[in-house]
Amino acid sequence: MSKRGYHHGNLRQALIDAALALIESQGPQGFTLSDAAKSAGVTPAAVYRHFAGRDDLIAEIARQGFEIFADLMDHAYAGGKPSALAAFEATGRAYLAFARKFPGYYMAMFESGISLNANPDLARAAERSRMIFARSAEALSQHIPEAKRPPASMFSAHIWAMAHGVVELFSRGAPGARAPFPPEDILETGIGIYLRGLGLLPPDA
Amino acid sequence: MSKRGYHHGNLRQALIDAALALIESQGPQGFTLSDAAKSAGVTPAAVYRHFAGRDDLIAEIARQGFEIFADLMDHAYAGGKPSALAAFEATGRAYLAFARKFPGYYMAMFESGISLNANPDLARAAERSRMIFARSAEALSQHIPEAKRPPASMFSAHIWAMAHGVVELFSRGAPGARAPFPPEDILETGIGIYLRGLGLLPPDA
DNA sequence: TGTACATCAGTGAACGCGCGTTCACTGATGTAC
DNA sequence: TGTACATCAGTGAACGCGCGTTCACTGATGTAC
Repeated sequence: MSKRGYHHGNLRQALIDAALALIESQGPQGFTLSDAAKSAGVTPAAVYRHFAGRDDLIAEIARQGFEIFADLMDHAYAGGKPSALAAFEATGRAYLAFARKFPGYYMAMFESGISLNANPDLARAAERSRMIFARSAEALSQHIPEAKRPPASMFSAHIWAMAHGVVELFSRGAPGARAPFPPEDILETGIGIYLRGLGLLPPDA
Repeated sequence: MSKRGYHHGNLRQALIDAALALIESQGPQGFTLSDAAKSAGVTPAAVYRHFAGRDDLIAEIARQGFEIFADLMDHAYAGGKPSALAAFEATGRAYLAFARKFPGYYMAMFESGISLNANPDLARAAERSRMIFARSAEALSQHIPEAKRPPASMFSAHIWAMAHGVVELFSRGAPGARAPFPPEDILETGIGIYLRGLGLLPPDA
């Protein structure tokens, strides 16, 4: 991030990092191109050497976010070891860990109002995250007696929804501000109860 | 809404309605005071006869939203009849129905970035919604064997999170855009599985 | 019933601001000879 | 090793725009006598 005089060296990533910090502290709407440029030690016009404009910068941030997100969940999933159940729960925890550790990315991805089809790279990265999450749900759903097995996509939709809801409502300044419990606990117990409802956890856990 | 010449008649509510329509179509960020004024057939300055400013207008919209939201859930709850379970499920459905029917209100309440403590009236209305939701969860949780009963606030946090997550992810243009199922179904089955996990529904339903 | 007057909702012009974006430019870098 | 030159990342000034907000005002309304 050290300036090397006239030429910056790695302005592209420096702008992304600056924007990320701004989004974290001001929300995705409070973020401005000019601020990001200034905080990277550069003129607003310089941004246009690296991005088509404001939206393109946000899209690139979201794309990076989805890549990290996918990597994190993939790593947590660990190929389904030691069991589909453990791997699934780890994936869920990874979801929340990501939202916590990288709030700027999370906001760019889910709260910036950007279209996930803004550009093909972003769409691809988002799709990859979705696939990794779905795969984890699918592997687990194999353990449900076929008769009472919901479609895997329904299954993953439930968990994604609960995870996202927990982040939005209890990991932020929003309604549940004075959250009754740590978000991690809310999500963990919520998923636990849900899995019990599917017969994937013993009823008396 | 008909103009009566110089004096509008009920500009205050007309502004709210106009803002609501704008928020619905452009999102809570795309909404501007000037547009709302124009679409109510009035000069931007006129807004200041009725609201302290832009944020105050949004706060009032959110407040009205929470009142309607609370009323709707309260009505669906119907005093816990015919059973705590049925009443609870009705409350959950009312949540989604509200988000669907009044997207402008929902956005003002949960996506505008406004603080729920912006003013006391808003805080009170939001708190009322929370209470009604919590009460419904609490009544139901009485039916859970005490040993495996989670705190009622945890319980309602789970359901609120899932409902909110479903709205944000599957009722909008966001990630799950091409939602695999109608949001209503996702929420309904999700809550069903969750309640089964609590032993509130028979395991083979 | 008619007139005088206080009230106050809305006007219209103006403001300062900061935004995203453009443009012709300049100075640093690295490569060819 | 030194010089000439092409490349291109960043500058700085300017733009048009629309925003939220303010201000002195005006014209409609309703009430007192």
